[in-house]
Amino acid sequence: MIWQSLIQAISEAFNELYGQPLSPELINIQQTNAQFRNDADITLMVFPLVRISKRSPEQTANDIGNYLQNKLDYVESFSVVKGFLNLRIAQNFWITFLKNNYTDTTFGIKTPDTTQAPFIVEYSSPNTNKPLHLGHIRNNLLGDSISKILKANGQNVLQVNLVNDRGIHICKSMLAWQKWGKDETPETSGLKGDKLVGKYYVMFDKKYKAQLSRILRKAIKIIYTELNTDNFDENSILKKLTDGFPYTPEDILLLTKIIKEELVKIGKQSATFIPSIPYEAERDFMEKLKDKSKLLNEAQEMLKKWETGDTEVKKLWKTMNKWVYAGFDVTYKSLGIDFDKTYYESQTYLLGKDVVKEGVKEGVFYTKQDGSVWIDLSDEGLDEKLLLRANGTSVYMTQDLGTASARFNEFHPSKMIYVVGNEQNYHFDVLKKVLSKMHYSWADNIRHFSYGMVELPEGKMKSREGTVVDADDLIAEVIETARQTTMELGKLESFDTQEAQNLFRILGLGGLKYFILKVDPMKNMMFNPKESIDFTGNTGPFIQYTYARIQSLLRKSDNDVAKLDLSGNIDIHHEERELLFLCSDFNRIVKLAADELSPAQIANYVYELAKQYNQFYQRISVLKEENEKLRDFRLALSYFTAVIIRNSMNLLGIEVPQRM
RNA sequence: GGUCCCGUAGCUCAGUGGAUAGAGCAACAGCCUUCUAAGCUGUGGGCCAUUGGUUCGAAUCCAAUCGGGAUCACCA
Repeated sequence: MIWQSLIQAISEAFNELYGQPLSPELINIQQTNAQFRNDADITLMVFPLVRISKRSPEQTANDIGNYLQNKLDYVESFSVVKGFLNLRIAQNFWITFLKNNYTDTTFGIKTPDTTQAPFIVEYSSPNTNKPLHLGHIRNNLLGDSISKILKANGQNVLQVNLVNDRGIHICKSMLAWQKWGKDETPETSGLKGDKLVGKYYVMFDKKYKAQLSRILRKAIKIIYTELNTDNFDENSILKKLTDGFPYTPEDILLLTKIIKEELVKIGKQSATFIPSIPYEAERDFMEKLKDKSKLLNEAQEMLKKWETGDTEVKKLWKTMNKWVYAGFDVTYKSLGIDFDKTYYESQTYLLGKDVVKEGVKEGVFYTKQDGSVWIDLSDEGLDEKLLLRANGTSVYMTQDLGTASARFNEFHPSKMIYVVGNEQNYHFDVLKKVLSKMHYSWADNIRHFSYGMVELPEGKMKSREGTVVDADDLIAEVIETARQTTMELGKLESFDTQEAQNLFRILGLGGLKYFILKVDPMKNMMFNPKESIDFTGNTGPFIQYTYARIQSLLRKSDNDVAKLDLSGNIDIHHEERELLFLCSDFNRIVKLAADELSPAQIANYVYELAKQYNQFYQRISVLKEENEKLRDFRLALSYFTAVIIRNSMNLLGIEVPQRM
């Protein structure tokens, strides 16, 4: 609020002093650097203005400084250092600011205007074949937090989830369960539903890989045996491998070459030995066998049956998905995440076909001879992209075109924000280009909120290598860490069991959420499960601690916070002035976080605020102050700081404890 | 190879045209008979990947180079 008023005054100053209007973009004001902060609060950069004032930087700064000091009662004094005009704001301004705002418990938070067109924020978007993991946690926290930030800016927000409940992956789980599940259920196994289904997905993958590996090793063995015969020639290998093996002659010759190279490396071996080949080559040759896998064929058969509505398959599908949803609900609940609406791909996956048909009719798309539909985006710097398979079934893009169109028709949103990892940047580029080529006016309203990957010390998370950090495990772990740390500090005397349990949950989750949200969403981040959840320094619990500390202070004072006396003249300390400056900046930060879709802005701000409060708390006593006006002022300042800490943390989806 | 993102202290990260580049962790040294020490204070630690350009001014903008990652499927 002080910013706007200053910008306007500076603009007026220019008009009056130099007879020149000044466009607001040229006015660059910011908080004064720490080294000059004892004498000033706000600094105006005059360098960009000298071209218009036609005076030296020093002269211009002095002119404007004088003008502002005379004109604005809250500009107490000014000083000029080189081309910087440093303004000192009257302490009465700060006291009045506190007086006017400290009882506003929703300070900085607007109420959503539900009459206006909504922002749709889609996030989470899990597959139903696997439990949620650390990557989903970042997604969920970002989606939840930006929804809250947008709401705090008055936006009408609709939070939606799009569950991928159909496709080959869930059929793999279903097939494995049918074959080897022995009617196991969450109840009989004691496993959480999503974990149970995930178990069978992994089992499928193992058996499938083993099957392919067996075929490949058989081929390798035959080649190896041939290589060991005295009069080996390539034709005899080809003859032996043409029947019953899916490899082309080129493949076989390549494989023979690779084996020869390996044999040169390791030397001659016994006759029963079967050589192994490099990992990449093994993967490639197994990939070529894909069509020969009975298991995969069966899974594909199952998918076809699903699509034709086979009752038995549908029944199993419903049962297993139900288990998964029950599992997801537990995870969402413990994370504190929810949605206004959940879409299921099984209900939306056909929607895109009409959009594609329309595009074909309008000549934006074209049909190839085999019947598949494509769009050519080479003039946009992208490739040709498939929109509908030759057999008429949808691909991912088809579905996204359909759901986007359906959502637009249902809600007429002013924006559709997709919280999806940056690995899908290309997909969303294509989606937007396709829609704009079809002249949908709302194509520009689509925003891919692209965020970076979560990396582990060992590298990327890979389910194949078992390096995935499970969401439930992680949540349990951070709560347990919170319990241990709290016990070690011996702070639980006055807590009953349930209160203590709730505190551990608040602290553990606060630590986890803050750790993830404080990082710029766009960047990849490093997550070390053992070291990441700290309780000191720039962490969630540190900020929570500051809040609890203030609550303790307020409990001990006998004053009614609504009736503090903030009239009259008092002298305030440097620490108090700094704190008030930060408080007054909260509105700007909330808006900035929404403009940039960045919870990290809130996180970094609230950390600064908590740190500043602790400096104040450490140096200046509140309850022991004998001057009642000073005491009231400090109580009000403490109370107000706590409100802003709570409001900030809530924007991150983090709770704050009354005691800790 | 094309496109996109990233490179800042030993580690994890802020800062994205403005003054002498900041935090936390880790290390070391202090501060609890005093409102919660999960805190506060101090010390050390940097060719902001490299080179060139734009600018009164560049970690920040542009170009190239070097490193790291993602993506370019009739997968989702």
